[in-house]
Amino acid sequence: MIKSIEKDKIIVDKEDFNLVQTLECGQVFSYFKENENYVVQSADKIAIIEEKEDYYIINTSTPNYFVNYLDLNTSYKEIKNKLLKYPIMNEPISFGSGIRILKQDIFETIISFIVSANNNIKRITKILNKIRENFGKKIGKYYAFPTLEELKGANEEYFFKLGAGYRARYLEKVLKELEEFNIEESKTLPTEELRNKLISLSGVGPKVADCILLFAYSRHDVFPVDTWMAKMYNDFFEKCDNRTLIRKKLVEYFGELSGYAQQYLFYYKRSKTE
DNA sequence: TTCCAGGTGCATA
DNA sequence: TATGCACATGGA
Repeated sequence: MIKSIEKDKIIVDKEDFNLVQTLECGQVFSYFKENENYVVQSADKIAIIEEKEDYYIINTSTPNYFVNYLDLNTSYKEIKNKLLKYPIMNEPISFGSGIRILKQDIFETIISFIVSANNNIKRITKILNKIRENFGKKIGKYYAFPTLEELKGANEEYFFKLGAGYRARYLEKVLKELEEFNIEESKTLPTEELRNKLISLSGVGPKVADCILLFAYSRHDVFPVDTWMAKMYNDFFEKCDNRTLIRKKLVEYFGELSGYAQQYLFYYKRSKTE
């Protein structure tokens, strides 16, 4: 997997890792293509990733951060092998065989997935980029995602003007709520308790909470059910329009592998219907 | 024009 | 507990 780590770059081969799949499987909005490279941002960290024939060069001043962010020390071969015991996973795993679940910044992920609710990925990215450009500190020619402290000056009117729509009200409220949240301490909570704590935040319901748990807290015993996954459940399992029930059944079915299963399925389902 | 997008919050029964 | 509806916006 990792071929070498230096102070300004990581070389990683393509075994069980495809950058485009990992970025475009819907778990993250903070990346863009620049010339032939991908610029990947997380909080105030930046990596510029070059693709070569058999490997990637991850250029960054914080290599350890991105080893963790890209989950490069986890064996996805093992995860995929376990998932292949489920008949439904066969095609999705071969289709998205290079997906890895990122370990994203918690604050950035909370804000991002509040914006994501009932929204499309293009517009979500646009809104988040404006937040970056207006409140994040400048790093070279790029912008960091603002911290809670830096974003505190933003109110409902500001979020509304940049196109967040009715989510503007949630965003203003959640910034205040997060002052009492204690992100560091939250990392130690068991999944169900943490999930309830997240759901208590403005603009965070069951689905957004599951996304935050999976993409920022690395909790894999959750299964975010959005419109796509609800469709999938109705196509492959049984007819059901109760998302709470769908989630419950899928978590029972996939157990500790739920989060991984969900991501392969989401990428497959969404790509196949485009 | 209508439908839909990685849904949530709130009122009502 | 569960059902139904309003909510901004832009692309198909």
